[in-house]
Amino acid sequence: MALLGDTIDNIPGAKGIGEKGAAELIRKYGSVESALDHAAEVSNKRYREALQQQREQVLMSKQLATIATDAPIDVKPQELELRPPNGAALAELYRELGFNSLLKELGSEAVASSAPASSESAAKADYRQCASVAEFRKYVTELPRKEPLAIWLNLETGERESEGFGTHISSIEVSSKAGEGCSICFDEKGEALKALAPLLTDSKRLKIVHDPKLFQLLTGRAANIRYATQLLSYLLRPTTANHNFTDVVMRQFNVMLGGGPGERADYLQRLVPVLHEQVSEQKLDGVYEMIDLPLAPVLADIERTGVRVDPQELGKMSQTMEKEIRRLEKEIWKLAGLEFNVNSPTQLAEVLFDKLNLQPNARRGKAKARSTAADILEELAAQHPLPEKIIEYREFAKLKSTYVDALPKLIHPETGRLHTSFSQTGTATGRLSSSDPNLQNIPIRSELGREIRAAFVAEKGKVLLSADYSQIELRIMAHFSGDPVLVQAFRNGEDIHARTAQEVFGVGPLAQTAEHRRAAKAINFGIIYGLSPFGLAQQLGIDQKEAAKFINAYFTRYRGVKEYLDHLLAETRKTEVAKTLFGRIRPIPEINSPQMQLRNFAERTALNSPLQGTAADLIKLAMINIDRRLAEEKLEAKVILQVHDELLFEAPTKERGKLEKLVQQEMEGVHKLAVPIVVEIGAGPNWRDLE
DNA sequence: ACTCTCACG
DNA sequence: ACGTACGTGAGAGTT
Repeated sequence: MALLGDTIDNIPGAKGIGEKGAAELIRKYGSVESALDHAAEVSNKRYREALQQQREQVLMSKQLATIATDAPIDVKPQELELRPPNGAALAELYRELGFNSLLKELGSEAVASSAPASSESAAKADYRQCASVAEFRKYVTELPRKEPLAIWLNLETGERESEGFGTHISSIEVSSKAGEGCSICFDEKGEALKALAPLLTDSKRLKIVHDPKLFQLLTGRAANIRYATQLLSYLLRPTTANHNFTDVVMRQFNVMLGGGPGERADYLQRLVPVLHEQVSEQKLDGVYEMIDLPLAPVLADIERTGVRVDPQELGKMSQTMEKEIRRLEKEIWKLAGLEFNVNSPTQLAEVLFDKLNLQPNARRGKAKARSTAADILEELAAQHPLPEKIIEYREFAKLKSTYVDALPKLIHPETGRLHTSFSQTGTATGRLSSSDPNLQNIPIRSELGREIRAAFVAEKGKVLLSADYSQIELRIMAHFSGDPVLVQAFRNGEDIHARTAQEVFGVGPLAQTAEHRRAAKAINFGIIYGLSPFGLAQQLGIDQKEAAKFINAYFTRYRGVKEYLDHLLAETRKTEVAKTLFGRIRPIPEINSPQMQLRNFAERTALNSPLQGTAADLIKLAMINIDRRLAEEKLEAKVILQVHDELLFEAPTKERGKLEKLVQQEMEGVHKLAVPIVVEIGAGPNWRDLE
């Protein structure tokens, strides 16, 4: 509720009433708890909100009371001496609490000595180490054909920090039955992998792996990988950061893997029924089978292909930027009256706030009192010429260090191209992420930044083609809410921000100013992010009260959206889970937290996740379909990047027309919504000059 | 290892 | 009175 613009603070004159009213109710019902029980019957939202706040305060004061009590202490100082921990007991506690990282830190000795079921089941396991490739080949060919085959690839532990493209296999483990496992050390010629090859390409034999994308990168396209424990784990717990095999095993079985021959392959077998059961229970089968699993080999191909960047172009930029940075640095030193490290926020804060005594406008929280972030510097710019120079310096410094200088170093020596790594299990919403290097945050918003895009080029005889979804998240909002105004606007192909301006400010397209449209655009962004008066006010540089008025006006015109959001919040409070159109979930237990801050955060998350997550599902589906179509039509064109709502292709110039049609068809037709899905396409020699 | 800042959708 | 727009990854400085 607080999100929708009717918090106590934003209702004129309600602030005092709310608190008093709450106190009154508490007196009437005897305690905060019972007053809250009756709160459901209280029609006035202000009272409900105020009661909730009272409850938080009571909880807090209870905690404080415990700390501040002048209680007798019945321990002797000697007992408080630091002693080495009881490893086994600690391991048990960590396990119980799910502190997996701490458990690992503890080391395997203590863990093993306390291991409950694990020692038992480990004793049952039948592991063997093959001494020769011949023995391995024999073992593998004698495995039962009908059983899914679990395969684990151990990697060479080289200096390369990222696995994937260009890494090598050191040993292979296989298992066709839980409790069994066989391992073979990899020879340099790759004989062991060759022994496995017939099974890999045999589509009748199901495979179990942990990381399917990595598996494809290392082995080529294996057929019929049916179970990928990493993906199953992610679908169940997308908010967990780690889906390493060891961590997944630990979470499921409370077992710390020792790494015996064949143990990992064995545990792949053990994990599958357990994880799959949970996935079915949560109705995640569809997303798994239709989206995440088939996407993995597509991503492997994209990573393997890579993208061409022109290192000489970047080299030239680096030189000119270096000069510019030195020039700005001198200028900054002169304005400051001393030489200091402009990159250091600490030193910069001293210069701005102590030496020059500049005053930020608004009062901010204590933690950020001395922030030197760009929006603060913009405020300070009215008082002194220095802040503006800092902003300029920062832009050059950022672009140079993060892109211009960093990217050429990551060009692969053999392919001459840049190979990013996509994480399919890294985000809470279902989006992908990109790293080493991150190619999903290549600059575009500033003129200088766009120059960097010009260095992303097509090979000779080829073009780059970019296709991006237009307003995809707002369209999904229109679909979910069915709001007649929003739906109609999209069906008519209107300028959506202009339409919002018309609805909220009552000004027709002709009477609109740039300011109207800008504000309307910010409101639409806010809708996607989980609207709050604070956020909108901050974005537009206006009063919170003013922002609250805009929000009220928006919800008056877009009743359907308001009703949908209210309904969604109520539903999420019950289930504590956010869901996408295709059933991907994100647990949000904090939505029922007694802490307002956590709760508000959770509410915004609950509103945003279905939109962001559904958009992610849609583009993933489109990628899978496009990959298939490109193969079917025997086109040479390849996907080389995904940037959340954009796909970048590289294709022979003569394929351009065909590709454009194919891509538009697949992306727009990926799934039928209540409103049209629109894709905008451009092509050209580099990533900057398209269309 | 953490914080701050800033690049993207 | 407080502190927040949603989701990411990386470089530089600080601890």
